[in-house]
Amino acid sequence: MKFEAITIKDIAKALGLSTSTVSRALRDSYEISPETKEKVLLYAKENNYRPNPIALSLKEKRSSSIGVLVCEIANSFFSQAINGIESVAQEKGYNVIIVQSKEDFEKEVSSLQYLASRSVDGIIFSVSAETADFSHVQQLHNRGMNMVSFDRVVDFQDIHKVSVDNYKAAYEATTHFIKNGFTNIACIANSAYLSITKERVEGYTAALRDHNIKLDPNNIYYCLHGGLIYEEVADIMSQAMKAKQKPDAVLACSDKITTNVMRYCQQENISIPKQVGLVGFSNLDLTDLLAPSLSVVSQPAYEMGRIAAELLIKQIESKRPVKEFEDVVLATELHQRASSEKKAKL
Amino acid sequence: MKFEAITIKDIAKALGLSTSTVSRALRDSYEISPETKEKVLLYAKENNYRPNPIALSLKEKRSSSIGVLVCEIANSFFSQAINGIESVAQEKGYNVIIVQSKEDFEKEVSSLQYLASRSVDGIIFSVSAETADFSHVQQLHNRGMNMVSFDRVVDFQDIHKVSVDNYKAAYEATTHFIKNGFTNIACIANSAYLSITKERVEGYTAALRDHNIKLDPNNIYYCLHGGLIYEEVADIMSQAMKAKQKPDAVLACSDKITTNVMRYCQQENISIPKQVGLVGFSNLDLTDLLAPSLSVVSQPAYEMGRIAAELLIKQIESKRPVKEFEDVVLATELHQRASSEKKAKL
DNA sequence: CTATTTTACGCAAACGATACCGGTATAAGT
DNA sequence: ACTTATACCGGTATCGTTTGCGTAAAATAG
Repeated sequence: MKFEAITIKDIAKALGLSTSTVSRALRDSYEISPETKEKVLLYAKENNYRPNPIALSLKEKRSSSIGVLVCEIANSFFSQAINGIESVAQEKGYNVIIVQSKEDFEKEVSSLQYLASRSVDGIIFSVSAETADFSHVQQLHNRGMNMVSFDRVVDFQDIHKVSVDNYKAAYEATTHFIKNGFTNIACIANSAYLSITKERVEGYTAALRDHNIKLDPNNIYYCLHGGLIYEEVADIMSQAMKAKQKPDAVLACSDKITTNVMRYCQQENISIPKQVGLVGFSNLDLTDLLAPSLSVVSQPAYEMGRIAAELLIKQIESKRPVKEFEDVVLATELHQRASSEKKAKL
Repeated sequence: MKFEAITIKDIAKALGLSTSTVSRALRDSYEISPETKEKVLLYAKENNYRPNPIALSLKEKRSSSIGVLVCEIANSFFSQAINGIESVAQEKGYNVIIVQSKEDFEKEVSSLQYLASRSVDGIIFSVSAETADFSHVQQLHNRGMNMVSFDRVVDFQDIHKVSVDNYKAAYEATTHFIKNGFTNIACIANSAYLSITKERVEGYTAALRDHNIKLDPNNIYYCLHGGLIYEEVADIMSQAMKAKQKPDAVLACSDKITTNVMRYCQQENISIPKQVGLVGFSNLDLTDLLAPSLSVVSQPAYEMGRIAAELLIKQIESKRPVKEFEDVVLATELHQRASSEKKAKL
């Protein structure tokens, strides 16, 4: 079954005019007499005429839609970011097509291909945890696709980027641990390929160094699948808790890792923060209601989405090729709660 | 800036063929010689040719895309449902355009208009909390748009519906309360307009009746905005807690209401389940980690999304108008946890 | 009253892909 | 030698909309 809408031809036929006259009347052209305009406008309104966006897209070579690639929609950070993107898109008359990579490189490549072949006018993307090589992105970008790299940014320069200060975020979280008496802090990071991972691990490392705590390389763990799978995190935790120098705190570097660490501790009866302190990156809005209430680093996801969408649309609507690329870096917020409370001094 | 893709004309020009020959070669028509085919296919591959879906859409009068209208993406139930929809859409070669109503009737109407004008082949929708009148949906449906009503279903018959057994869900949750010794159970429901609200309130009422507990109509509260705003829930809770017959339990009938009730209780130092027991509808995957661990009614959101998408695509691809409409009703799950634990017998 | 301008509209091409309707060339059959 | 078949390919309309160009009729100028 098909949904048949009224076209300009139908109006033309009904009123005994040509399609060009109708088109011009609808666009309020000066070459059309007021009476004709009125007739056309009335008929169009009565019959609920809407210009066919597909025909327009074909002609204008633009679709008024933007693609968004994220690893997963069902993730508080990304769903909030999408909210931000959507709000700007709506304002500017674009629609949003969302695709998910599920942290899978192959799916990311095909999803981007898909978006490009769907003639989106631009793409906002956050790469998957498996993505080590950005050539597929670079190629698309070189071929003229408008793109904004977002959250997990790419390593090349000539592209708009929107992210947070991950270094500082991890530095502050780690420092917070140290100030609260934790000394053997493990860092469970996302995939080692990701920009955010590198920056967060660097921030963590720097904080230890600046407080004269020797870094134990074995205390840094990576999740190739971004913690999407529970077992990935559980394995790391059980390995960590078996180590000679058991960590007394964990810095969890992604939403999923954070909740999976909590789940693991609950299942293994590991008390937070008594046995291990926990600070996690998370954008959930009920981390304060968890047991224990969770110390988190939260990101301005909605704002990031808005900025990314604004940059992209500006680029799309720019007359000449954009040569100056922005690298927007926003601040995170550290919420100190029970899960990282001060250790009793020994 | 525009992203210019290679077209069939470019190939034709480059190889000295006509567009029709190229088109047929690409579609592996028998009328084209193997050598020509090979030449065309090679050139197409080398130059990364993709058929322009917009041109195809214009010709075929279909866009291979489906629209999804939900009240909010950043909601565990809906994001899981979207996951389900997306997985089916991907399999069948459709893309998904998501729009949000934010529980606002006006935004719902304009969003549906928008989807229709974007020439989607079909729409899966869940109405907003403010929607009392379905005529906008009915109109679109009558005009031939393929539609599946989902979760919060409409009240007319000739349309596919996918929902859960809300009556039973509320009945079981209420019975669970009663068996655990709660006697004065408040029900904080979504907007009174919604199908899910009516069904859940009926289930709640029936459970009370069947256990010989007199229903106090003042114990039923409605959230016109679906609990999206914290104050809406907080006001209801403070009103309830001031009542002569303070409730000893709360059945929270939506994701947002549930978390907002918890937040209220935390802020007002109301102990759960000592002072009030709580069972909430929720699809969050960490309700077991909350303080206290939360008893929830969870819905098979992913499965609902898959079924809705399958029904819709089947309808889209059906040769003749569909006359038989399905009304799929799935079961919910009640997870009994600490927030509704047995009251000490008096 | 003729010449020129203005008004108000129609025609047709274009966007990319498809498919019907042809056409030509070679080969086979009578 | 003529028809017929077959293989292979091109021309063109079509989808809905916009837009440059052309032009009749009406209005204005001279």
